[in-house]
Amino acid sequence: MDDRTLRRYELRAELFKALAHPIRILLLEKLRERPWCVCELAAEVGIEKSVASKHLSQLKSVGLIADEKRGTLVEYQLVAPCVLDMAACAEGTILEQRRKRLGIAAAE
Amino acid sequence: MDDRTLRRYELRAELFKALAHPIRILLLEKLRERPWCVCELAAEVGIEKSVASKHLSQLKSVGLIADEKRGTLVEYQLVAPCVLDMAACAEGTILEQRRKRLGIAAAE
DNA sequence: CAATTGTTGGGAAACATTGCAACTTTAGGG
DNA sequence: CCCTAAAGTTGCAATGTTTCCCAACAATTG
Repeated sequence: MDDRTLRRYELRAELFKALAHPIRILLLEKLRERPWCVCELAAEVGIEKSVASKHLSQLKSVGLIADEKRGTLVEYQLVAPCVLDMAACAEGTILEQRRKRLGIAAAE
Repeated sequence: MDDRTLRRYELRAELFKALAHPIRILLLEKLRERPWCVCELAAEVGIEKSVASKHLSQLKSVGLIADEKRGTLVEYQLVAPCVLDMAACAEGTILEQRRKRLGIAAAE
């Protein structure tokens, strides 16, 4: 196993880690509609703004969203909408597998 | 936020969590080639077989792989190859964003 | 200056990862 | 049949990481 390959898998894992929390997926879905500032998102999702800020910072650190300061606000916007298709695909995959397993279990 | 939507996001997050470790991505890549048993994979990746077993169990629990007993061996096989395209897409996304940010940084 | 918006840090609780040891199951030799 | 070896899984303890809340801080507006 060469180091370059390992590094690539670490990179992929980092992005999946950023997506591995329901709140972060919800935040991304909101950002698909339009840009939002932190306090709007925190209120919408029902969490502390410090928590929202940290989740958004994680998403930003892997390059999925970008921020822009406007006075005292920080507006976040979606940069890589393709990941949301990935998220929908993830749901499809997991549901399909679940159905298959149930089907097999029923058939046995 | 209705509960059903939240549940869907939790489901997606679960699948991403299963993908959020470089060793698990590597295991999936190996399983794309052909079915492998646990001890082969452990040797190939260079980890304890108990660790390999646990990682594989996680991947199985979200329905990405399936197992089949053959004597004393347990052979794992890939069930949802589409997630590997997702993994490659993840890498593409993150690299593209990184390039963009570097480009902007250089231009400023 | 006061109010609003975000970010950052500490501490606690929950969760994830690893290595080791114990255990189960199967195959095969005597 | 009994014993041993090999393959996997599971439990435990140690360590590291995530997540949350709260409080403190920085920055901007009016």
